[in-house]
Amino acid sequence: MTGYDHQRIEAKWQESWARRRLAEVEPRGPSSPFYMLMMFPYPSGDRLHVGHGRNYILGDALYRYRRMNGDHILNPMGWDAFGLPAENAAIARGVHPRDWTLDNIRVMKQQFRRWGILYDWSREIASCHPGYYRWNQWLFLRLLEKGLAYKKQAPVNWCPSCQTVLANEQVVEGACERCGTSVRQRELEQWFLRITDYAEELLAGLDELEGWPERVRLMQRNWIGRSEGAELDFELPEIGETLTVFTTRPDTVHGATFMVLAPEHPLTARLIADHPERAAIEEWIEQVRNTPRIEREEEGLVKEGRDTGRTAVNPATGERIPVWLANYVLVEYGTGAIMAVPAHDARDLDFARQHGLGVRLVYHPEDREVDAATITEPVLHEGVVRNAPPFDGLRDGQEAVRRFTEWAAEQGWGRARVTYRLRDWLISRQRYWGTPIPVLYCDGCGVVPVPDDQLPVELPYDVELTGREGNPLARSAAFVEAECPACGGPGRRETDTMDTFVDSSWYYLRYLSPRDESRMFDSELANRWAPVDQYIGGIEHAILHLLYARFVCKALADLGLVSFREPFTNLFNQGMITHFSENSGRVEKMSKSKGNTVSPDALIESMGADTERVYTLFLGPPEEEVEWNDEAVAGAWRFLNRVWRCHEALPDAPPTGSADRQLERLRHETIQRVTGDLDRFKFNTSVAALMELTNGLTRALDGRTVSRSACEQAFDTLITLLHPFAPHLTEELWERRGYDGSLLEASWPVYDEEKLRRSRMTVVVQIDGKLRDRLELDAEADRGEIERAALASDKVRQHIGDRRVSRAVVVPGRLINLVTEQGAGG
RNA sequence: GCGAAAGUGGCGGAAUUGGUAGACGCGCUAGGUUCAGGACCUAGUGGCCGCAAGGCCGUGGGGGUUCGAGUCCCCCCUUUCGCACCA
Repeated sequence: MTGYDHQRIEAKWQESWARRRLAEVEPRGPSSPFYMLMMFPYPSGDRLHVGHGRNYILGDALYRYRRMNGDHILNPMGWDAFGLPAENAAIARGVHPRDWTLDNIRVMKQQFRRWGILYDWSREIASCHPGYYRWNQWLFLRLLEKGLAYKKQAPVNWCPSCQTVLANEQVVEGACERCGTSVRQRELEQWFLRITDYAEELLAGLDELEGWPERVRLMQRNWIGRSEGAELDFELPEIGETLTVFTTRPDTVHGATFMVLAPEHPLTARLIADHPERAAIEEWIEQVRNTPRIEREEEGLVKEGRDTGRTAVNPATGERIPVWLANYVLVEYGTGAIMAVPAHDARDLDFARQHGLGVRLVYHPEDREVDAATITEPVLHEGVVRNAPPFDGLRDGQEAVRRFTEWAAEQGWGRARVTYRLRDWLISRQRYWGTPIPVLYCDGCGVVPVPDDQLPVELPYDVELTGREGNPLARSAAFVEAECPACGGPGRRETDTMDTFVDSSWYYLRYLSPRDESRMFDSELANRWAPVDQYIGGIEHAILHLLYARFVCKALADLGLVSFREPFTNLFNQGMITHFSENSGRVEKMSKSKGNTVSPDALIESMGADTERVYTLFLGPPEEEVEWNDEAVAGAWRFLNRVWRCHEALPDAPPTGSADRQLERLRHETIQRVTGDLDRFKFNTSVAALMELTNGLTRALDGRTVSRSACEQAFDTLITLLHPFAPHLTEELWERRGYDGSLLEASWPVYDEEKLRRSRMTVVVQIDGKLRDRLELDAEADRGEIERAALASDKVRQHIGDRRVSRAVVVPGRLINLVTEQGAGG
């Protein structure tokens, strides 16, 4: 592309910035520490396209702006380096996960440099480094001490042919993605973190997080899924047990006509022990168990059930009701069993009709009594209780729930109870590329934590990765065999590694003292800089990562390591960039797999990184999804070239000019707009304002209407304001203007209210709300003068005709609306 | 099904508290400039009627509040996103 020599300029300034040490920046203003953070990126080379550049460019623009504004600001970058893709790449290509990861980090750093993105690399961390992950292990041990880490049986996806555990994403239509074998569910002992202990606080804390997008808070609320209800006890006389269920509708207990247990429920075995078709039922249970989780949670799963032949006693009516097993009841939620009330629950009614089970109504529509045998839809709202003697006449609602719960409690078979959908955090991964969980197993001592002074438990480099036969760590004798720290006898190391969300749940604290070998992080620094003022990242982390990070923050606070309980004060989620995809013929999210990416290299070569940055930010509102338009990029390129040409034209500006005040006002307006817009993340309108200033300056220079000094002042303001968007070009122009030092050290311009004032104003004249004329008046004109001027206008008089003006509404500085009698009446 | 957000020119999108709808950019049209260009400059560009002046209509659809509604309220339609046998 013909234009200014962007390649030479960009290379020159990238080199200059690389020599800087951002850590040494001192605050110029009286600002308090501002801690800005991008989400911990996964260093996969695949993400290098303009779609992914968006959040880094956005973060860099914000960083440069806040810095120029005089903020004491921290902007670190590091790598969420563990994870499954590295292990897959290793298996597919025979590269070691560590080498693959480090290579990708190198490529990504290079790309950041080409985008002109500044990070404080002295704080760089990588979670796969033992100096980082030893603190995952240390944290785990503290949680273990507090009872927040524990082990229990949990199902995993198991490929019988590969003899290995599969992640959900490795299961394709119920089969192993590698060999196509049907995936089975298998129970394994696994490590969990007790996030549910914090469910209530995690939920309540959301109300205080006003700097977070409402949709993220809502997603977290739904994920935690608090529900109030009651626990009710049902006797199982044949086996002499009590079955406890959770229900949000204890007020419908009289309508419970059967019970349903999850097939995995602990009482199942005893219930079917003497069943004549026990073998068949057990086979069916096995089949349900083996249905992969994802499928079982999918919509449209066929509801299947089996009668245990046993009965329970409905504590409200004393009736004997059948006990069933069904695949739609989940063992993880509530107590893993429900009382089925077909009259008032659609799912239960479905199941009752399917298996010929009884229906009993508690609530009836207000105006009539309905027959249980004939209803086809459950009675859900606005009902009135009948057939539940102590409560007849009571209305459906919270009051009813409360009264029934109290009643059940008085009789000793029920109690109020809150349940959450949130489950404990399973951190065990049967994988190589992760943080080893720091415990050993000893025949004599059982589970033994690794003592702190023996950390880190290092991940061995020398392992064989095949993707088969379980965790490669388990086959490494050098790793597994270790001395028991308690008794000195032979022990076996835990071979499970941690979920990478553990790494990312506290990394923001490690940035503050990244090389400290004596502790996880420096609490004093943490309390000074954190919580993070501004967190930037994609919406895809709205639930898991952000919830885990909040949980770990609270746990760290309870360990006395930090004095705050929420890690991120303000959260910004940038939207994805979409692009037309040749493959599908549709506009889709930009990604390698869809083949609709735009290479930053080609773009940077033809029009430069500054053009890519400006266009990316100009594209649309940053929080929304926006479509990349290959043709429109040229608009940003033209804009930057106009700026360049303004600089070339400056020497030709005349010594004095008639329109100096006008340009000066535009200059101040632009400062006001850009500053306000950047504070509100409105990068797109900031760029528009800068284009307007450029157009104004171009016109002034062409028309020779503005003095050279005023033009120069406007130009200097322009490149200063433009710097966060187009850093290379503006640095070059700043130098060519003869200023010393980087624009990064220049102060952000301040506007002057006085200079924004106009001597004339445009007043719009409406008649009955319709625009009829515009008047140029003195800015000082008062109500009366505006009204007189409006009534004096020929156009206005024509439109009013012989009607009478009954009222005049004046909006100072903007408009006057004349209301005529007919207009007001009609 | 539940929840949320959003519907504005040919396109991406502007429009603090209700106060000139369409900023800025792309595209398009005409003219200029250039050896040439996918370069640059100038003017125009929501629709309809009109030679023009000007008029009428116009922010998904319908109603309402108001001197005044893209903006607020009610109903409906569409799209996108999130969640879901959650007892």
